[in-house]
Amino acid sequence: MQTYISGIAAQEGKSATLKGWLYNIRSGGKIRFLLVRDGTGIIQCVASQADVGEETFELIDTLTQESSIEVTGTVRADKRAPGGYELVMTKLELVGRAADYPITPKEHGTAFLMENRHLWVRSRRQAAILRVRHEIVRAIRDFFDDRGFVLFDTPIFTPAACEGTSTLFETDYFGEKAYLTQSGQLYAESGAMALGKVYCFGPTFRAEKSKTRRHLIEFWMVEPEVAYLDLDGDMELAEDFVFYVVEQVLANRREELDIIERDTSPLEKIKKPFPRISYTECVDILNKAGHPFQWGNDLGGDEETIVSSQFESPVMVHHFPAEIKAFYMKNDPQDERLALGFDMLAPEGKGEIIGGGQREDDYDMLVKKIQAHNLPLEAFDWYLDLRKYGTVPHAGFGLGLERTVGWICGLSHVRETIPFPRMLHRLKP
RNA sequence: UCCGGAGUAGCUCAAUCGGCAGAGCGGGUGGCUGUUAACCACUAGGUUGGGGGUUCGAGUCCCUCCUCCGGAGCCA
Repeated sequence: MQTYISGIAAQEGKSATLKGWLYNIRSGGKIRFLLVRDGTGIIQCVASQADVGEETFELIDTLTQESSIEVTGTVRADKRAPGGYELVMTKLELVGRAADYPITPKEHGTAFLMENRHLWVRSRRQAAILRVRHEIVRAIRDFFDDRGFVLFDTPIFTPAACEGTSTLFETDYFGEKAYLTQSGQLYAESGAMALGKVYCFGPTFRAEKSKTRRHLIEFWMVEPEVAYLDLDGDMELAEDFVFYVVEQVLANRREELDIIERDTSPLEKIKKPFPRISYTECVDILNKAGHPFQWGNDLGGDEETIVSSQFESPVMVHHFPAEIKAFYMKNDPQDERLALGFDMLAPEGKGEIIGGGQREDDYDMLVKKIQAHNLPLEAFDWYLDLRKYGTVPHAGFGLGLERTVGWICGLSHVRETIPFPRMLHRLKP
């Protein structure tokens, strides 16, 4: 029977068999200390020649880093062991010998580690980050599922741009041009008209030659869309949602945050309601902070950092100038220059994690906007149908998973937040 | 695409003014019964990113190309 290291404390004083890999080894004259990992944790296994016999003892000395092994022994609490428990070995079985594992227990550069990403994920820190990612994904699903949202999967292959601005990956679809999706939102809107409250959660693709710590070519986005919801309701949903995700990670992944050495106090300070400031107020804040900024420009990375650093909770900036926002966003009936959209900026200068808002629900207005953005009307005939057959006010938003993981884990770069990041000039492994 | 930085042993990095290419880790061999990225001794390991040029002599200076890193724009 196999025991997992995560549950080793319950086996104290008893016999256990661990199946894993050799993380590191240290030796004394007739004693060996094997650090064994099994994916759930790391434990020190102690072998003395007297306990395991000469043959096994010699086998231990031939083991290389990351060789796969099965070890049997007695679990014992010992202060000298990292983690507080160790396995006093009686038996060892070599499953697969590893040859010259490239990632040594020493410092490496990120370029080298990215080349070896398929092996880097075995390291303690990377594994912890990926566990937090999983927790965030679970919290996202639970949040929407518990509130009666229906998962509405949207297509990866699309016939045209969702937003004219970004560059798309073009593929050959049996002789026809098709593009990899950059958002499931337009399709999710159709879902909201059918099922009321929906969300889509999948990969999206942006062929922009972005080369910063916040960008990936392929990233995951969750996009809820709700019928009969306005901008205020949308922001409330986003606030409840992000708060829940942070709460769940703090409740369930303390150990991993500890391994990553994340200072959790900024996360613990987050409370509802999140600050809401209009774009126009935002311009004032920037100018008062000594950062000249003109009304009408879009917020860049520096601006986001200045604004978000004024608050402990994520801040929602709303009512942007309509000109700098996408065609599908509804204009403010009080002031046509403004769009009923919002961005949520994460604290600690981590930038935009959510973009969303109320959608244009008037048929004629939408036609005008599509034309104004120089987009082909015929590609959006089905989207316009949603306004033709029982249109309603509706809203939604998109949350970038990797940026959220990066913020919650306190990472400076999104490349460590996904098992195999696709970046400019990196398609392998 | 633009701006800046970097390519030297498997990895992380040194190499003075242009003058014999080195260290730590990792590998190998040996030693040590409580190690904590263990330690000690010995040992193997190089087309200095590619190409061209200057020079008696180039890792070092010049030209060019390639790769990677950081940032900008764009965005979640």
